[in-house]
Amino acid sequence: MPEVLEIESYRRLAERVVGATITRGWADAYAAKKLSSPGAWARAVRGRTVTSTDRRGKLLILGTDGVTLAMRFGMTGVLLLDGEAGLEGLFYGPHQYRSQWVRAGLEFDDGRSLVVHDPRRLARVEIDPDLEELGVDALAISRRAFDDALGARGDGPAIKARLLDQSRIAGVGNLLGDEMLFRAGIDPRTPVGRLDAAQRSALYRSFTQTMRTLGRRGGSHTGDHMEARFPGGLCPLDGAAMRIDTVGGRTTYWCSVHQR
DNA sequence: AGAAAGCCTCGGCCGC
DNA sequence: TGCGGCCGAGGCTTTC
Repeated sequence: MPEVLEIESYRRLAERVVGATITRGWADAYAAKKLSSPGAWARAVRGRTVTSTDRRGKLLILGTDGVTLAMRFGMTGVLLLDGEAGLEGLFYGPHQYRSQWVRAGLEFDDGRSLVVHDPRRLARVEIDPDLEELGVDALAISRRAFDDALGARGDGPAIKARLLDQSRIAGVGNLLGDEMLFRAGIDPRTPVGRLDAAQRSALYRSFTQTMRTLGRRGGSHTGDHMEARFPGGLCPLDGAAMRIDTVGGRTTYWCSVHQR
């Protein structure tokens, strides 16, 4: 659920623990699934001092005086610092806090704690993450990098699928993807290679505009197309019926008239 | 009951 | 025919 805009707000929250030293860390078996063993997180973090924060797409990165720590939040993960959410409230999944949904965390020498709250158990912690697998960050993508990321040999996959491909551009999730295509007036099923020059330009513009505007509004869920995101919804721009189908493996909403 | 704002794996297909 | 890469489908997991 959380997409690049949300993870960026988590990063800003995490920025507050820079300088603090970790006294204890823990992660349950699911959160530690990408690690060599469930106990690896606790062993790796103890005694480390957080020196910086960073982010690549939806991956939150904590630099330390030793290993690099990272967190990903799946569909319902929220970062909490002493119970304070990285966003205004627990917007994702069930909008409430339950201690049994805290899956991993770090405790610091000053008494504070940074935890991952995740009902659906799809969040993960990582140690020395491999950034090679991730494409250019969605919040800092140039027109040139955008064109490179889209690529265009032959038809290629549906543009929506390509936008969601984290190895090309890191950070775009289902809602941001639908919103930028909505704004650009492009059918999400269009093969990348079939986009003409004007469409690629329009998409790059709507990409950056979507990041800026939704970032200012408060997150991925504040897009213009959101109000029509239900069966029977009508396009807020022209009143036409919205279509719903699976594109790029995800439930996709688009306007039957202005997205072509 | 079915879908969900993420990601990983698997298997089929295509082209060299 | 063999192989690698690309791409879509399905699974994970729990909740509402």
